[in-house]
Amino acid sequence: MPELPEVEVIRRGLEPHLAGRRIVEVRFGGHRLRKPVRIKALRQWLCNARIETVERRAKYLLITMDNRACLVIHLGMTGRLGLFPFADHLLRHDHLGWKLDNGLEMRFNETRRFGAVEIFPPDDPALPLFLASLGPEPFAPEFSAAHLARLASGSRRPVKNLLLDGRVVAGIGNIYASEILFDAAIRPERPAGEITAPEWRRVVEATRLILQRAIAAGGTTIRDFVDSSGRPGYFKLQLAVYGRGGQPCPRCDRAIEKIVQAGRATYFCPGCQG
DNA sequence: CTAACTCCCTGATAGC
DNA sequence: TGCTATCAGGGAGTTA
Repeated sequence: MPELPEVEVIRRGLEPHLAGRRIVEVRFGGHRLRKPVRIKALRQWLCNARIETVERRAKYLLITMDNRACLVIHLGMTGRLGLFPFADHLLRHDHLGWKLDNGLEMRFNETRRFGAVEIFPPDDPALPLFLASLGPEPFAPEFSAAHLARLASGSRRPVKNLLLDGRVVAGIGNIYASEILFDAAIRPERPAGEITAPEWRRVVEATRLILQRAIAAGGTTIRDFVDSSGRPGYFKLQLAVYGRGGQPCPRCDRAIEKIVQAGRATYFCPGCQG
């Protein structure tokens, strides 16, 4: 579900409520997520520590404590994070809760359990190692046409699959990959190695434009996504091609096509994306 | 090495 | 209505 814009919307919603607060208790429902939850370590490093920053890297939320421990949360496909009065009853698929010193509790709800919750102890060298393994942020200067051209050089891989590779660029998922290539007017099956420099420049511009607009609209809700206050995002109204197979292209009226690439749906306009 | 395939899990929806 | 098959926005591990 959540790609970069959705995680950023969640981050912005949580930050003012979390920064400066102390975690007083960590509740755990017992189900494993993508990996087993290390509840003992979570309690050890989070209980009685104060939250200093709430950041995002790729599709991960990074919550850093005053003891320099770092809580890392990934929302998977159906993950939700929100704040609730501690006394409110728990919902189905609420897996973890972090009770704060103001009576509210941040809760992680994840239907499909593809998400992850990890704790990095203070100064754990595994954290910078993990962060370094991720591709550049789309809004960082390192994400450039030259960067893309270098990683794509000699590759026969379809350009859409390249954009989905988190080592190439962070945070682009299946919805925005289709939207970005539509905006850049590039056919998704094109071999990445054959994309020209001007086309890569369009990809960089389109990536930033689409993600920026999506954040401003509160993210894209197809089915599950809600922000930290439980509200859906409205970027679905601005999607040009994703989920619109057979419907007319908003730019040229030709029927939008749906294909499958590496096991995932891709949408594009055969007219605009020559 | 690259890149596609498979699987983790639940729930919504389509089709019979 | 009720069953089964298919699909879903992520990512890691496996396979070719």
